[in-house]
Amino acid sequence: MNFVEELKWRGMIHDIMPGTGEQLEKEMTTAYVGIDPTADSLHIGHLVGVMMLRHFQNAGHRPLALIGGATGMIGDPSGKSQERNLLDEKTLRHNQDALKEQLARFLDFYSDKPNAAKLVNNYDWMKEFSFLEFIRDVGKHITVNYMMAKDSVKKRLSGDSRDGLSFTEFTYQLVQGYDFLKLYESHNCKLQMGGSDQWGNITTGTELIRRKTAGEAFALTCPLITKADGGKFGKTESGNVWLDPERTSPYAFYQFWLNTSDTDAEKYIKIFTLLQREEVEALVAEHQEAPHQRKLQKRLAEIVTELVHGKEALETAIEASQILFGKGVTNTLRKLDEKTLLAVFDGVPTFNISREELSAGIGILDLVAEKTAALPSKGEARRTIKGGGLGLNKEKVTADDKQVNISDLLNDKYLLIQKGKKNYFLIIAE
RNA sequence: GGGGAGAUACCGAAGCGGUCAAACGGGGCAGACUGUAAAUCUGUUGGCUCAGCCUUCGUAGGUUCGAAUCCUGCUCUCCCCA
Repeated sequence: MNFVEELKWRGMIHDIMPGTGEQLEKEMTTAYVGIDPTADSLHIGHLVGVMMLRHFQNAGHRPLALIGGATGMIGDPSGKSQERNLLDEKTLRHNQDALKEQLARFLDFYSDKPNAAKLVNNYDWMKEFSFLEFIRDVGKHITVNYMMAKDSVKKRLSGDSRDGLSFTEFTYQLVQGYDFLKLYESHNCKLQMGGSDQWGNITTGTELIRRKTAGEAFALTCPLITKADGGKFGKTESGNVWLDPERTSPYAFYQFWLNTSDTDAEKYIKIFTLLQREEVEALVAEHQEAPHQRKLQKRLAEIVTELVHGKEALETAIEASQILFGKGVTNTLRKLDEKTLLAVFDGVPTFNISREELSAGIGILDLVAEKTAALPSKGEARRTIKGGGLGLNKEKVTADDKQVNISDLLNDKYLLIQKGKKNYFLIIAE
């Protein structure tokens, strides 16, 4: 199966420029995807583009990851993005290095194969580019009429939009188009890929290449990832889902995928895993047979978590999930050694309490509302207990005058507070 | 500049002298059910030393035994006229 067919059945093609498939059949081709270096970690929204590159490399072609050090400072008018912050160069380089490390989990950067991936940063060629040079060498090849015809621009010019379009934003497509031209010239890069919102920007690039060099370049976009319920993909109550384990623990990462809805899981497993068509179809069939087992979600979560965080972290995440959501696990919990316990509850909010205070015994209300921020007030705590919503070490708390002391400690050091089904708090006695 | 209406808890919105920590709806949180889902049903939704007490109805004063409710000043919002 060739690259285009591969993406097609995975539902990853929104738009593709005529001739793209032929170009890829003809020779080993180089393609790039742009990534904003606004943070020192990717989040799962980036993953679609990264997966496109992965499939691209699998198909024997050469992927480029373009860090948008320059473009990221401007802000794409098609996005809802407001003013971007200027990154200083030190931060930019730091982010770039961190991103490369994460990308290396998906792409082969370091082998000596001819299609090894490469990372480039448009800041490197934009920083010395003077305004005068830019408008002379780039601007004159593209008409304003052409630029105005883009949806991203049109939308902002139409009467009802709240703020005008700044000149800088207007220029964005030219700057991005120039990236493509630059990579075309320096790396023989003939294809740019991205989300469907990037189509207009990408075609400005192919147009620029055509007019300036008479060369031919191509575009391929994938649909915006959506959720069946209309929510934004990749967000949880606590914000973005990051690849960096410091920002999003492997457990939370695993849980994110596990909690996808049935319809989304079917879509996501095609996009975010490399499973072959037959495997996916078999899984989907199995899932429809017994939806409550959530085989799809589990497989999806396993594969992506392992890919991003490694086998060991995946196993801990699964173990943690079983402990947190399994039944009758008070004993299991008591038997856990400290290391496993801490790994399981990595990322759970923690609070400290002194041993002296605890050895004197402390009321559950004080513990939960005063010593920790698990619940905002004692009244709230009282109500939660009355409603059966509070757990201590996976045991339901039934009396609001319950005393907690040293003997309740797990591993002689920890207390596990549970509010509702999914909210845990770890108290450390020291 | 003139006239009118209004400001209530997370949001919307009742209340118009005591029985008001304030109806009702939404949202939030929790429980049951379930697949760590959806839908549904139930409870709860100011604080505390919790059968009681304390602070809240734009803001500052006043009337009254007693005010979210009446009076006055102030701030803000909306509408109409110029």
